[in-house]
Amino acid sequence: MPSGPTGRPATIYDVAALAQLSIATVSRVLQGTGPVSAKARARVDQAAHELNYVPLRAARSLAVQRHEAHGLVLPDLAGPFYGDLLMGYERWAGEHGQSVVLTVTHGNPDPSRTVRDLASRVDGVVVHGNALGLEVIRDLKRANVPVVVVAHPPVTGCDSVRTESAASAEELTARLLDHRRRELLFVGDPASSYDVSERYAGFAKAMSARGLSAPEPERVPLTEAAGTALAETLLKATGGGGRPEGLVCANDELALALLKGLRAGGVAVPEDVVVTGWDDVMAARYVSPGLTTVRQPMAELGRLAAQRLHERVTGERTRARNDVLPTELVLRDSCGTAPGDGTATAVHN
Amino acid sequence: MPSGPTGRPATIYDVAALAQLSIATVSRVLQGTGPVSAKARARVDQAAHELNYVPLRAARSLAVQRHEAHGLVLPDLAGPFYGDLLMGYERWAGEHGQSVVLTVTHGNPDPSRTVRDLASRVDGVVVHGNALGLEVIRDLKRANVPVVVVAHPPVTGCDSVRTESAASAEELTARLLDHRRRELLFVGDPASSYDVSERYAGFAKAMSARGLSAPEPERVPLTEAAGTALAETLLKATGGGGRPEGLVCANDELALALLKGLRAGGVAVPEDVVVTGWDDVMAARYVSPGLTTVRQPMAELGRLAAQRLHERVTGERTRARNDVLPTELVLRDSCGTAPGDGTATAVHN
DNA sequence: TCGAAAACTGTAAGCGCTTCCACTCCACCC
DNA sequence: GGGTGGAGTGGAAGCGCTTACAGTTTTCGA
Repeated sequence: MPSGPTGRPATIYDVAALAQLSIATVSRVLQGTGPVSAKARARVDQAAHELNYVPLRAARSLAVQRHEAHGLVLPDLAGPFYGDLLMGYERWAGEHGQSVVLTVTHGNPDPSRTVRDLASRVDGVVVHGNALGLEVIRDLKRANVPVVVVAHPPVTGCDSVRTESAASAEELTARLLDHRRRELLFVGDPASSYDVSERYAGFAKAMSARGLSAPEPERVPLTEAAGTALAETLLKATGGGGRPEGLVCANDELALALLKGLRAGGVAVPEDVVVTGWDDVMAARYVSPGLTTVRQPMAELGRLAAQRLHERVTGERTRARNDVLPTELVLRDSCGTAPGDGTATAVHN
Repeated sequence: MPSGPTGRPATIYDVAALAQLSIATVSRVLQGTGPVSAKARARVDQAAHELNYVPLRAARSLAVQRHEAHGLVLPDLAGPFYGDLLMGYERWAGEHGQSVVLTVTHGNPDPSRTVRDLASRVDGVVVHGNALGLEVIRDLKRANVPVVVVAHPPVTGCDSVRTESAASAEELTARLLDHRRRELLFVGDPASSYDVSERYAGFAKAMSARGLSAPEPERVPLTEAAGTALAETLLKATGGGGRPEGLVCANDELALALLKGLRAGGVAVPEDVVVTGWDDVMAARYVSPGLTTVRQPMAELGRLAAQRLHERVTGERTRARNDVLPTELVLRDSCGTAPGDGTATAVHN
């Protein structure tokens, strides 16, 4: 909302008056549409610059029936996770002239109002699976809002973008089993999100492929506090029978807290028990032993979501797409199977 | 942009037609302004619900000359730092009915176009000091856009919000000096941001308060890579003369990389050299020894910025305010001065 | 019972922009 | 020399909403 030095912002009428041309011509010059003489162009540019003029988006949006903006709905912003996603998203959007309007649900039980409001100021919405219930997403679709879901199982009529989970979890688990760890425990509640349920599925699959029955997961929230608490519990268990030989954690927060708690209690990692995480947060490479984990291409995920939404909005594609991005297994010492003493990685599609 | 099941979104005219009332009455009901009969209210609510109607923001913005949205300009989103800021911001904004439009500059050399565009769709802008040059900020002011700067020295006509830096840095440095560490090195380029320059200023002040001359800072970027490289260099220096006894780092990334690099090279921390960071990232409490650092209330910073901007936008305050939020010294073992073996903290205003 | 005030509702004028359409010039070609 | 067509321009109609203002009813006290 720029303006001359005094008072209210300059409008297209001010520019037209100063340039002694009609607003139609001013608009044509500024948008680069339609034929204009060089002289007119020069006069308009001069006047616009002089008045510090920038077209008001709301008026333009109203006229062209387009917002040139994307809505992004995230559950949270804690951890490097969502920040990277957002960054990749914003970057792509910015490069393609789309603004990004952000909404964080924070576990808000009824975000539908907020989301409706959001939808009325953007051309389409990207929703993270953990942010919104399916019914709200359906609501959006019903209202003809283009929707892309992230980290969520495919929804009819929506594009979806997510990272591979099950196969990486299976590979990771198989690796532990191959190194003679049998008693494995999956830590984290599969019901808490689609991603986690997939990770557990991969875990279970690896177990049953060995003829082992997959134990029930330890259904705890994906937080450091939960990890610390669980470490306490495990330490109290009698060393011989009760304690598992390996902990496959649903994220790094859990894994790190467990790692720390167990070691503080005199349990050796990876000798007595192996631990793995998910996400490859910064701390994973600073603890000792280094935490074996799975890296997800979050920025790329964001970038792709932005692109898919834009394709939808512009109508350049109508068939739904469901993309799955490869993850990368990051082997460090906490799993007791890292080759050599360095950090090794393996991409998994 | 909701709609009936078919075609384009419903407008206020559709609602009016269905409710058999004028659009004026519909507007009054939906905005809760002006007197309306209970019967009219019911009919409108019914019709609006039936048509899945939500007012188009662009049209409303145009009519009321207000966007009910804030612009937020950040330099980056890496690290927990900006994510927390954004989270605090979004939360406050959401609770007060303001949407948040985000722009990340990514070191873009000329973000002025993007920022002008942003300004034309919001009521005011919050700018992080590292994101934009002073001239762009002045441009915004000249265009009558309310501006709040974060982590930036006060600008005439703008509100500013930042965290205390100099005094905490001074206290931290003094603490090291009190524990007989004399040869201290400040790591990080004070020219890279206002915050860092303040931290160096505090460092230098503590030195000169002891009659010591403050050494030149080690002007490196605030990255892990720079920390790793510096560790190499320090390891090559002859143990006796060249190596400092303490490293006061401008952020945790630097400190962690140094800590790791030095220990890998056989230097004992904190015995041979003490190390401190800034930001209290998650990894700081997972390395051993734990990293002494300074915690900044990022979410609170965001919250306050949102509030200050809103006060400006609504005109409920016209005098500029410059807020400084207290930081918290987090003592862990890397500085060799932590009381006991736990983690201690001290708030600093 | 009448009149004035209060309660409600509708009409219409914008908000600032884009864009269709009509109109005026000219250059150009038969 | 009189069309013909394209380039350049302006008038004016919206886009969907809010809100003065005016009009219509209802309420209620005297």
